[in-house]
Amino acid sequence: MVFWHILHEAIIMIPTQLEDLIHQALKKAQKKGDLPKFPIPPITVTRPRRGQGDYSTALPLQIVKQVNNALKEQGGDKLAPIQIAEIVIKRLPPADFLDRAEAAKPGFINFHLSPAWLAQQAGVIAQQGPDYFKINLGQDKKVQVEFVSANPTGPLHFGGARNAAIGDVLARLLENSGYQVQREYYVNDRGAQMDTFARTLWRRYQQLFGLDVDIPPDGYPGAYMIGYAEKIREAHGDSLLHLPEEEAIPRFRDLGLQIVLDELKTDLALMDVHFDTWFSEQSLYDDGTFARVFAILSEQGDLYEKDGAVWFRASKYIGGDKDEVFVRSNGEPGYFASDITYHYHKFVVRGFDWVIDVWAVDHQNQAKRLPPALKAFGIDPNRLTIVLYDLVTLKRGGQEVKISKRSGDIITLREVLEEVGSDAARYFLLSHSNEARIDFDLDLAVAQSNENPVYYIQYAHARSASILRKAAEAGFAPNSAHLDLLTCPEELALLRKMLQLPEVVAFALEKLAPHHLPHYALDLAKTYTNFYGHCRVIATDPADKPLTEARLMLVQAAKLTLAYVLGLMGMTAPEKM
RNA sequence: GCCCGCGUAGCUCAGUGGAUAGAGCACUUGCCUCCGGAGCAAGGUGUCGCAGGUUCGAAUCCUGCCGCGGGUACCA
Repeated sequence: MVFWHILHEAIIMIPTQLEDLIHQALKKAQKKGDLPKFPIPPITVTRPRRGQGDYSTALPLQIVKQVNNALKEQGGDKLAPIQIAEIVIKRLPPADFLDRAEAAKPGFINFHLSPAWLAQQAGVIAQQGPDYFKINLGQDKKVQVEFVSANPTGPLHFGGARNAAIGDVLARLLENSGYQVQREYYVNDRGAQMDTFARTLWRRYQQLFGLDVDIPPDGYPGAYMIGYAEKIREAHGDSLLHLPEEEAIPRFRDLGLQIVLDELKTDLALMDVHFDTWFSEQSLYDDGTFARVFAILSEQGDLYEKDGAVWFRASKYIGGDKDEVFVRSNGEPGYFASDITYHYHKFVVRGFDWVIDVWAVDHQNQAKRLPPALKAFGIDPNRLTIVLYDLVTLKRGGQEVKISKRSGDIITLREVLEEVGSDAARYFLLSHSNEARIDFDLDLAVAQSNENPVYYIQYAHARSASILRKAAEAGFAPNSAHLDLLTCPEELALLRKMLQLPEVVAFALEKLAPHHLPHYALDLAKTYTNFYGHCRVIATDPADKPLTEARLMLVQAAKLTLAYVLGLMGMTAPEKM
């Protein structure tokens, strides 16, 4: 199994393998005296923009100075970058996937994949299925992705959808790259907000029975609160009506919380987002974690009193520019205290190797102050990555629609998903870089037209399914025996594009930037459709059976590739549309 | 004020220090006896916000400026 992983990785991550080949070539050239001795720098192989081979490196340009400095010391003649390129190519060990390497001015090395090898990959992909694309970057490391984590005081509004999409796709990327992933929703179930929520709910409940009471002035005016109260009435009738306030508030807090959490679960399930854990903030105080954190900081002299509050000496740690209130003067721990305690729990109690928090950009200040604070516990701040994304503006026909209205009502995730569908919503939310603001136009997202690439991609998948069905009826089946017949440019272009998927996954993961997936998917669909347009798959002449079978294998491989990338984005891959 | 992000084609957006900066949409022109036309082929657009700097090489890195958004609480 271990061997298989190594072998497998070698097959798919071609740039990595090329980098290794170049490294070998450099060492050999040095040994043979073609090049002087100098420390070999990290080598990067990239995909050139166009027409310059499948992969390329600018290494000769990068090392020319070092090479010539070393030559000068030896009294040798200077080398031009392109000469270095030629030396490296001469010493390059052979590889089955490589057709040739060429030097290009002013000093690039361009690599061309072997067409015969490419054609065979159709069979390998079709046979291995999704495993073909799985890369083992994580080596079973335990990583937590914490996302959404909206306050449990009402339905999830549409702004949360972007968080859900980003977090979920990061989790999917990690899962498919050899990490052990836990998806967590942090439930802010304590503090003043929760109290206000409970008091509002209680009043709404009383109102249902005709009591003349108002919701608190700072309460939650949204109509959904009445819906929650009705649910409580259904379950408990009037039995809670005359509880004394000090009993009613905690009771309604618990009942309301349960209703909201159930609602969040069902709403998030509409976009196929599911959490492994719903972590209670209150539990940090109930199980003694907070007390422990307080004691540790206290012992270290990281806490001090000022103006009746307890402050955390953040300035003591590199990156912490000013001290933070830890326990407020009213005796309540502040948000920062909870946050530190929560992350202490993640790293020290639960032992995650890596934690990714997905936060909206309006939390940027916390994102800055939290990592340095981890050092107080000896936790390497690099084990925490906070992914910040910009906000979503909802529009309809170019006009902005407020997600949160003055009335307290909101545009919910559920409403939008019911209108545009999960696939279209996900695609659109994912297709922008995290740092970009999004204008989400409902009319545009819902339009089943050329303006919406979602359907184009899914259509490519459905069309593959259709071809395979139709071929089966005609008595054809995919077959690897004659893959060498796959030689036309459109076929090879499709194979090249499919081969790129693991590289895209690795890149998206490295940058924690899911938006590369939709762009790749569109590209793949386009390449596939181009193949479809140029290469008739199901032959009309029985003599063409071998080519038909080979192309069916390619179609099957393309279908798997499309399904895999759609799956990474949490989108469906329909057999029919 | 200070901190963070953004500014790329008419519009929406990609772009990893490399070669002639790319997609989709929109627009024009062809193509439906054809495996699914939600399609295909061809056509042309750019002071990469502005000005410097680093580099053999900058949309990309650095500095300053302009514009937009966000942050700068004993709120979360």
